Amino acid sequence: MARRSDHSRPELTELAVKAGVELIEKKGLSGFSARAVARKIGYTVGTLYHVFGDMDGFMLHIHGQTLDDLYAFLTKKLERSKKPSLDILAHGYLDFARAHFNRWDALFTFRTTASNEIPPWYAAKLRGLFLLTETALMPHVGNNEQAAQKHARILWSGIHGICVLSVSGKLDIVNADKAEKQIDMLLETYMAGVEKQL
Amino acid sequence: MARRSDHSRPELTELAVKAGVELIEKKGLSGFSARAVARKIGYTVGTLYHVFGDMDGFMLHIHGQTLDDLYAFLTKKLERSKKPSLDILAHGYLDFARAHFNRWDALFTFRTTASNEIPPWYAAKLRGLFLLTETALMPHVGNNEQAAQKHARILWSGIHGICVLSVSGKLDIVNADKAEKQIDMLLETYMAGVEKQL
DNA sequence: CGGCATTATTAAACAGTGTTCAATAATAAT
DNA sequence: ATTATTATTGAACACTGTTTAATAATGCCG
Repeated sequence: MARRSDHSRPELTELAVKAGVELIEKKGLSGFSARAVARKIGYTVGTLYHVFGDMDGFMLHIHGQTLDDLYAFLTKKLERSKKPSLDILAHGYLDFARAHFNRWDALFTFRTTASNEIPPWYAAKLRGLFLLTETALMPHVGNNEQAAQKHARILWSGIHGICVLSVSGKLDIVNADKAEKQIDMLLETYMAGVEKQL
Repeated sequence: MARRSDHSRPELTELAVKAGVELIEKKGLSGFSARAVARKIGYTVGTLYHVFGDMDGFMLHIHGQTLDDLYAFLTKKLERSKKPSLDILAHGYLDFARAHFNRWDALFTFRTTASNEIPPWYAAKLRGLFLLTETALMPHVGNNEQAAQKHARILWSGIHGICVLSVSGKLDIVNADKAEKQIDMLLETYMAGVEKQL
């Protein structure tokens, strides 16, 4: 029996999340299971349930890690580039989706059950990501915060949609442009429309 | 034992697909399983495997039905309205996603395994749906077919993205506009950009 | 029509899943 | 040192997709 003082609860949480992330990253969602994680960290499923409640709660923590990684990935790109922020963000999102496809994909395959609401700490991570786009949009909408929010949401929806359809490769029926070009076109065209409406 | 002549193979296929659709529609993907369908139609799982190969093959047929229903839904709306086709299609897509959420959701939760490629009959259904948008776009791009294809794809990505984020309700963090308004804004802004670029 | 080959259907089994729970080991509190 | 609390376990439950040998039902052919 693992001595309970082998890992503090935060340590155990981190250990499990890390193991889960590795499993998903390497084998996709199908390679991820309570028992697989337990085996990997030398504990039993019961311990995971003790820490996370259920697998949905566990997943939420893994997704939290993914959101953190995405945020770090995007902000780093923003810092190191002189190009317009919107382009960086949009293409960065695509890059991340490609580089961590299984994990990114899991983010949207996941469904919160009615009983398991989204916790505030998770909502905050999402808000932070949205803020990046809103901030990048501000100069294009005369620093109108409300307008920035609206357009950020729509633009991100579009970028996300392009990524879904192209990265999954499943709906690539039409002989379509590469995702990069589609993103450029979306940004160009949409922002041209925004400018025109000012 | 069910007499093999109770249903011809096409009949059996239709029976199973119908049962599967009902299960997903009512209880979501979690209520859908080989055994649940088998029980519903009075056969055994073995028969389902005999007909569909595996559950992915089965799913594909269910999704085929969903695409057919979506197509019928959209074309009917197009016929009965005098409003611009793009608006009808975009809002129709949202309406369908809402009315058949579980089924629509399953469409994208589903992942084709590497071995199980998308069959031509399925690709054709997708192509048909895309064509609706392309046709609607034609008059806005000077009847340039290539341009219509590009913009159709991007626009549908955007519409789809908005539906995903709003219908699932999971990422509704920001106090956002209703999906309808977002769709209108996307269409207005993007098409304004298209016009400007002509 | 009878017998043979084919095909459809079944039941049972396998390995895996999420989840629960009593028992027990390890710690904290008194 | 004894008691109360908490962490961990292992076994169980009811599921899941999938495979397979046996069998029932049919089509074919002489």
